[in-house]
Amino acid sequence: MTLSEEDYIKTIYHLAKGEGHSITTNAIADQMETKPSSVTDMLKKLSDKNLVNYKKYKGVSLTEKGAITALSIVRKHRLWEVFLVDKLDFAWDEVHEVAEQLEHIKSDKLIDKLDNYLGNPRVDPHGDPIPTKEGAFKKSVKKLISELPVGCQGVCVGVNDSSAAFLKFLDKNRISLGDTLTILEKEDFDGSVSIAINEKEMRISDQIASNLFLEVLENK
Amino acid sequence: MTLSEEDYIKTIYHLAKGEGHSITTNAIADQMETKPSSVTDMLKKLSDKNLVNYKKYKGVSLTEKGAITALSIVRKHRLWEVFLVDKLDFAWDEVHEVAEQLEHIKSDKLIDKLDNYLGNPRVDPHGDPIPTKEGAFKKSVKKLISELPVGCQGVCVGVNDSSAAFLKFLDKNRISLGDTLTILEKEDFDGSVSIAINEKEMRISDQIASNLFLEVLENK
DNA sequence: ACAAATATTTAGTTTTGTCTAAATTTATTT
DNA sequence: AAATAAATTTAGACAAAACTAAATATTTGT
Ligand SMILES: [Mn+2]
Ligand SMILES: [Mn+2]
Ligand SMILES: [Mn+2]
Ligand SMILES: [Mn+2]
Repeated sequence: MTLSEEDYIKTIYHLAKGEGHSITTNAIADQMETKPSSVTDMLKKLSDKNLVNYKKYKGVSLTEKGAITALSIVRKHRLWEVFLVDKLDFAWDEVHEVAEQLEHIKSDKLIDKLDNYLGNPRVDPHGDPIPTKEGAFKKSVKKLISELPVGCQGVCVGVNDSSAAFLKFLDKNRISLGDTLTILEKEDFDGSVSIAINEKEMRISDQIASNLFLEVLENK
Repeated sequence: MTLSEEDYIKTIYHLAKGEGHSITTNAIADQMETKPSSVTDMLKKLSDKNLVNYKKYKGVSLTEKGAITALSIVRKHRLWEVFLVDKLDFAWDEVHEVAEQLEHIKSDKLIDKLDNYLGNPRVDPHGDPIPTKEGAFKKSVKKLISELPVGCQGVCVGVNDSSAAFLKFLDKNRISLGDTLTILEKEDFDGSVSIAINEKEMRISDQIASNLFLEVLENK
């Protein structure tokens, strides 16, 4: 597998949110900041290698083999992120670019030993679960703030958009993973949400609410 | 710089043993297990980028810029080797292939933090010196056993040939970096050398003697 | 149902890095 | 000083991964 093939497989996996449903050519192109025609070329190649199910004009999904591959790359990406934050003292909003490179290093032995060295972590610095070597996954019950009703209380466990801009915003507003958050009110007009966090009340935009994951404790 | 360009620069650096003298096209091709014509193509490109001095048919050497680049790659390679051995518990003869990949990860911040995390080591697991960020180099006074006279005593600090085969041979014969070794006798006929190491005497072939570096303590 | 808009694929190029085969230059013999 | 051998370069081809522009398929709006 080339680096580029791996990035495509991972992107398809993420766009399908781990489920097997069909993804469009343009969605992949948008996500990877490339052209749809380039995506088509690659989908043919991945299909020849039995990594994806691809039917012209009908979208694409991962095969069993493709899903296993995706999980192994995700595993490596997230383990390296833990290494960068826990051992090298990177901030959680600085690790993505480097992990994007490190995830492509080829050595089973390396990743086994790294996993062990880090104490077999179950989640990465963004609260996302780390698949086991066998591809097993702690199915997390997390949901976006925008998807939850008023009254819900939960723990911030992850982000949807992990762009540096968004992560910086969270830092600036003293929102960290592990913080407990309560949804106080929702505004239909603009989708903004009023929340309680760290003993304070604040209002966040729909853009924020639809990019911050909560592990729900109570949901009535 | 592409991964391939980096590997060429590093190979030229190693073939010149850190000195600036001229290297032949075939020597590079042999070392990299590629064809001379491919080397010629790459030398033209590196010359266009001012990384090497190249004159048709006359060999190639690194420019100042090329040497700085080479040292930065060597630095990364050796720091990663220390990480693999010290932190992840790799054996010293298992690290090369992985370090060959890791040396190409692009992030100044990463390598600074890694250096710091490892305690700013001065040598890698093979006893080779690690250049500083500024490209400075503790010029080591090490020499091959084959180059030293009878009576010399020194510490094993490195290998010339770091092939897995050679490293395995050393392990099997209980020769490790850090061991003190004395040269007892040299046989003109076949270049074999009689040595004392770890309270034992043994005879090593010229092939071994010309691939094991000693940091000389006494040289009379 | 049909026209217009949108999504996707195809065709033809480009860049990078490799290769083989042929041509050329340099080195070594006789 | 030729003749031969070895080293090196050139020419032409190919695969991977990207692009632009054009063609085709699908979806949407009326
Ligand atoms: Mn990547
Ligand atoms: Mn992450
Ligand atoms: Mn390398
Ligand atoms: Mn080394």
